[in-house]
Amino acid sequence: MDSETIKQCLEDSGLRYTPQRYDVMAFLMEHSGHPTAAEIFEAVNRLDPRSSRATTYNNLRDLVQAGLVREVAVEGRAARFDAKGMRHHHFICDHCGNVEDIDWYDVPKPASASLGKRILREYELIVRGLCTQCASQHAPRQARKSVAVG
Amino acid sequence: MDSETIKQCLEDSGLRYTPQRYDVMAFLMEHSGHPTAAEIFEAVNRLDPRSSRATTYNNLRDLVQAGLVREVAVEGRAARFDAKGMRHHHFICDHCGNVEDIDWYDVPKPASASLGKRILREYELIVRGLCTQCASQHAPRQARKSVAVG
DNA sequence: GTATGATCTTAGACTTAGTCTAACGAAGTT
DNA sequence: AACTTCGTTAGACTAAGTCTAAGATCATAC
Repeated sequence: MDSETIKQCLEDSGLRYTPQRYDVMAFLMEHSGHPTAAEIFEAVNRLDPRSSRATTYNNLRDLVQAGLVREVAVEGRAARFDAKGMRHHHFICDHCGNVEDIDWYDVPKPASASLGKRILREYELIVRGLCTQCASQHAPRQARKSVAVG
Repeated sequence: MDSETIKQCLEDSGLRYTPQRYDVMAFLMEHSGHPTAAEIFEAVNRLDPRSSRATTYNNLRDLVQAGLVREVAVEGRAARFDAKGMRHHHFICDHCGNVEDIDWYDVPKPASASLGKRILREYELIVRGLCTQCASQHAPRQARKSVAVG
């Protein structure tokens, strides 16, 4: 993904192109690991220390509002972000809180009767359990209390 | 739902019965509106001012761990809780952040190929859009910038 | 029935995540 | 060049939640 394309994306969404905004967007496109705002802020400033914390948060909000970025809330942890590339569902690890993509597949839409007068915008599946890493550490057989949630 | 049943639930899950814990659980069973921790704390103490903030949070965590209560994270807002009664999906309002139940219906499980070595515990649908209240205020035609997100 | 240890509760300090403010800077417009 | 709008900045602030150390309560053993 080249910088022209990103610039185009931003401008098509009515957002002025700025180096800080570009950096956030570029980082998200290159890192599909659902980083937190703090991680994005750090990473972006490590390469090019020109962005303040507030700007990172502002830009993330702008990008989410413009529909270029998705925010994923995780119970008891900081929100995570990803560039909206291919549509996908999300897997959240009970143990480490990491968010991973699950290949998209169609799920039936809620019946309009159960929606009532609500206006539907989108829906996605949230899958929970243990990620590959945590699953291998947590061999379920030997899970002892004192070890289980270290 | 009588107090004996709640007591039973707690003890079956290895949690000692205490008035504070009971209050939290009872409140959640009577209020299906997905309150936040702060709301639960306030409500419980309004009736019977015997519980501290820390205790409310501790008890919520215990109840979630015991599987009696579900925690729902919402982007940019406080977490919300509900007693795990009938299984259901969740609707989250983009505008006011309220969480509502959507009648349960089966959705196909992710293919084991796309799960890889992850261990699946549960999955649910998150539906987003505008709740009935906000939909009626937000008549899409007249949505002006200064009014839209008041 | 009282000593003991485990569990639970408390108030308030603390941490973390995120927002707000007021001043400054850069880009587009006339 | 002057104006206006939008974006950025540092740091103060807020909200949500956790931690700590001390005390209360319960279960069990004696």
